[in-house]
Amino acid sequence: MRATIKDVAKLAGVSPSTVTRVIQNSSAISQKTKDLVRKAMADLNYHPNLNARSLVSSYTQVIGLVLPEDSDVFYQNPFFPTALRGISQVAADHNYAIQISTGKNEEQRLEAISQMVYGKRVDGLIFLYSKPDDPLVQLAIQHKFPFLILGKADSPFISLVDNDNIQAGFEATNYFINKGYKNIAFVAGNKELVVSQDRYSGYKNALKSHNIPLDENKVKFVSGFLLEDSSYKISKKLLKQEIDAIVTTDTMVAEGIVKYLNEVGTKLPIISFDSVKPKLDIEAYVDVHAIKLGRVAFNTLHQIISDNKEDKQVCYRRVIPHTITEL
Amino acid sequence: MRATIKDVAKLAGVSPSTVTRVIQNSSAISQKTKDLVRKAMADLNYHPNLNARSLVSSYTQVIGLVLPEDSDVFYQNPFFPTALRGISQVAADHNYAIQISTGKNEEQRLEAISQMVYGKRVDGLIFLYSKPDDPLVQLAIQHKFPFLILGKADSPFISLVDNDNIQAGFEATNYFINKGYKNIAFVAGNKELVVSQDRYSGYKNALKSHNIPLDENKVKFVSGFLLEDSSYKISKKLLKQEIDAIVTTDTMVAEGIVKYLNEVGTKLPIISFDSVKPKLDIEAYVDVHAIKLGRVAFNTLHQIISDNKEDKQVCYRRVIPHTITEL
DNA sequence: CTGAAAGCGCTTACAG
DNA sequence: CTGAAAGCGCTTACAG
Repeated sequence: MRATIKDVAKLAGVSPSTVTRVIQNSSAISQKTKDLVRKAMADLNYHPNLNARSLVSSYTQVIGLVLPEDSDVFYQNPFFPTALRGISQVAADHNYAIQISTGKNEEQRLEAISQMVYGKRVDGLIFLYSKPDDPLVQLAIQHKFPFLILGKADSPFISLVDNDNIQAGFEATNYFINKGYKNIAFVAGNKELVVSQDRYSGYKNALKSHNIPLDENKVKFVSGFLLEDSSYKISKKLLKQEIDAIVTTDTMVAEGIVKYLNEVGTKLPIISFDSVKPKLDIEAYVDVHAIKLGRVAFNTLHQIISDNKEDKQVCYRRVIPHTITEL
Repeated sequence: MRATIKDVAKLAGVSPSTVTRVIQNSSAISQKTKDLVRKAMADLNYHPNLNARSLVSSYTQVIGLVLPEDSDVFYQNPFFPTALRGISQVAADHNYAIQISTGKNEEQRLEAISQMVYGKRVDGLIFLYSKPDDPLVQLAIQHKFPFLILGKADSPFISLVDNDNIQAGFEATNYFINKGYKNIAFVAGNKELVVSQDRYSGYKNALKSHNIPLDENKVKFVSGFLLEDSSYKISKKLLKQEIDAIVTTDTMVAEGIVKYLNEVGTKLPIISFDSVKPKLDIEAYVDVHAIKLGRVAFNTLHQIISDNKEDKQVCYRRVIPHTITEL
């Protein structure tokens, strides 16, 4: 049988409450007692039952990661594993575990989050996506449950960690303008996503600031399960125009275009956004620093959890700088 | 305050034990009582405290995923997110949550797993990697804790779910032999990995069965943090020989070779192994069906957990078929 | 500096 | 078909 706190107490000749205090490294306990208890714990290979602890102390040392609906787009994008890696690195340092949401459809996902929140299985949530009026976010808000969004939020009172995508779109476009290109196309992913819109705003700002007129025929938004295929398809139409360079918001989008260009035997300077160095023959990419996003996300959530204990309601908004890397 | 089982009991006019039985949908309870209790639960928005439940019933409805040491290679390979997706799909159907191990080094990782196992936070573990004499696997074995390896295991008494990599290497090589190629090179990742060895065995078998002599100069193993770079580097040496086609064990390995070939302006038929359609201009790939691997892994672990409750010790070994897809 | 008591929110025999 | 009692393994005031 596994040793319990009582066994440790008995072996050390103290009370269970004293053992708890030793585990908490309470300053009220004498060094002598601490040594005694620690020896007993080691001898018995004692490990506390975390369910019992969570039941009474109502903290879990676990955070929940909320993923979007099961889809190729999300799982094949290196953003997810890279951000996870960042979160996981810092979580480990703080002795936190990570639980991830499961669920194929919204119903299952809501159920999974409910269990985490109501079931007291996690201390806080990080949403790895953002969509307007998400019922899962609503749940967290209603219950004043600590959470944060890795990305954009609709309400200004939601904590988040994100890149400055407007600025990034601006710089990506300037990268080409400064090289003397004038006919710069812009191809983004799903138009509904705030991230596409923001990068598009940056693109427009850049043109404006250099007095280059916006030509909407050079702007495309693609969507669908396989972004490569969608962007491949629009390439033909797009490239009927005179184009010197292309700003894309995503390596998957860039992929489709490159594929088309290769087939027709042309080459054009392309810049894309990514979390890892793209395995694609393009000119440059905007590194969104997903590891850093993940690390800061954990630290911020950790802060929110502490604040929440003290009934403080602070809204954090952290911007992670991007960098443009030439390939 | 959140409603507890007592609140539900009071509102429904029954005892807490009856509420428990209704939740368990026990056949001993009358339909009338069930309806009554369910109404009370709904009215109070009751959700059980899972820590309390786990404390007394000693099951958690959570499984743990054990990741290897934090490294680019693992997180950038689409195998991880794809297998996770499979696991998560089935887990959701069974109302299981997923906890993933954190930790940058072996010490932290061992600590994280200890907390899962000793702390009673999960019912079983899936290892998403396999390495000889892994101390984390040892821990699970010693405590007779339900677990399984997604990949190869050293001991014959460990349950696992895997592809038949020898057969896959055999077929990949035959794919080229059947096209009439004789000078077929083989480039694998880390030589220490069982998966590299197995696919190599398959390669040798295929040559042998067609009476093609094995030329060890045409066989390379690469390793390092960035497999693309390593394989890129060995390409020059490899291609000094007469080579008709190349079998690689990994898209990352294939990438480096393709990069070299592009630079020198050559093209060669290449086959690789992957979990998703490679975004690379190669001839074909062996799809290891990582989603299926994940799905079967969860189901098998689920079975092991049940067996364990009944003190059954069964060792499962499931093979997931691969397929060769031309691009 | 330490201990005895109460309790967290459930479930599990036991009893009827 | 249902309830009262005991207990899972901790921690938290309270008391000294």
